[in-house]
Amino acid sequence: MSDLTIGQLAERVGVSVSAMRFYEAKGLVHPMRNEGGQRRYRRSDIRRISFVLIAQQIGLTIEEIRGKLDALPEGRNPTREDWSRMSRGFREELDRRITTLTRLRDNLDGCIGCGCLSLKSCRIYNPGDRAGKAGTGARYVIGARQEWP
Amino acid sequence: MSDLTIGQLAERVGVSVSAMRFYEAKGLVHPMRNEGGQRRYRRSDIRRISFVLIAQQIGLTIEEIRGKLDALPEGRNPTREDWSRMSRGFREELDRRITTLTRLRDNLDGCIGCGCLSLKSCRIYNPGDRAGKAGTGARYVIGARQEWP
DNA sequence: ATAGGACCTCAACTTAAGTTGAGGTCAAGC
DNA sequence: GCTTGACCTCAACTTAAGTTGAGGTCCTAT
Repeated sequence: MSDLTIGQLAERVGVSVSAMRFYEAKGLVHPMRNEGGQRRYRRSDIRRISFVLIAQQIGLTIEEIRGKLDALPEGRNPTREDWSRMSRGFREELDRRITTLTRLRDNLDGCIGCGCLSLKSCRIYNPGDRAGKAGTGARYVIGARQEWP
Repeated sequence: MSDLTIGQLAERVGVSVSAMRFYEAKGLVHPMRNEGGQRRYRRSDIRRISFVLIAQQIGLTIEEIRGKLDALPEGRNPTREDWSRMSRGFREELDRRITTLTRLRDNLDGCIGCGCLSLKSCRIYNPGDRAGKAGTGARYVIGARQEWP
């Protein structure tokens, strides 16, 4: 009634067994081993993996998620408050992403009428993550001063 | 005043030259060649690449974008109406993605108070693309009937 | 005590969307 | 006419997030 095998945990959270091993290799979870060398997970790891999956949906990389999980207390099982604190950050991130998409949609809306994808009124500045990812200064999706062919 | 070199186009739309060659390899654009074998792009390709970049932000893969572009007329330059028709589909896709994220945020909101990430009130059914991607039946991020450790 | 399903490791493969580099050609200004 | 920067091809590399397979061990029900 206490520890879980890798198959039981995988089934429980809805991921593959190989993904569970992968998450361990990435430092997201640290199961014990039994005498035979097989992994044994605590029940609190269900919550831990759930956190990983939610964070992934929100768009965090595994590296970033590991960073957040590393802030959990070492000695004791994480408490309700520990998880709550970490989840709060998600709201902000989600809001950011929703805002970005909404802005993109509205900009696009203003453009659909003319079909130009390029007029002044359709310009989208530094949209989404593209400029950030590239890290090479401001980018723009749609050029200014562009005429029809 | 008519055709563009690869460098001019790349600069104009804000991507790298190597990305432009990559887009050609993927069938997203079909430049002519001059006598010396160098690529020469039409001005309408600025719009074409802009479309690609917007579609990418919305979350389409290059393969999907190629499918959309292949629906453009072969013989003539695409018209305002051609682009407009294709852009309209984006609105729907964006709405879908915004709705998904909003639902995720609201579900998470209901959960932050308790910090559980697992109670009945926090369950998120078949969230985002994960179940669809895996294609292995309904998935759930957070298990039901789960107690504190 | 044994069959077979669940588990183990480790290496290699996958996909998407490009980037990087080597080795060579083209074009434009002086 | 030469130099230099932009361009060419082709192959190999990159990163993220896993999956797949080979070859072997463990555990549990009969």
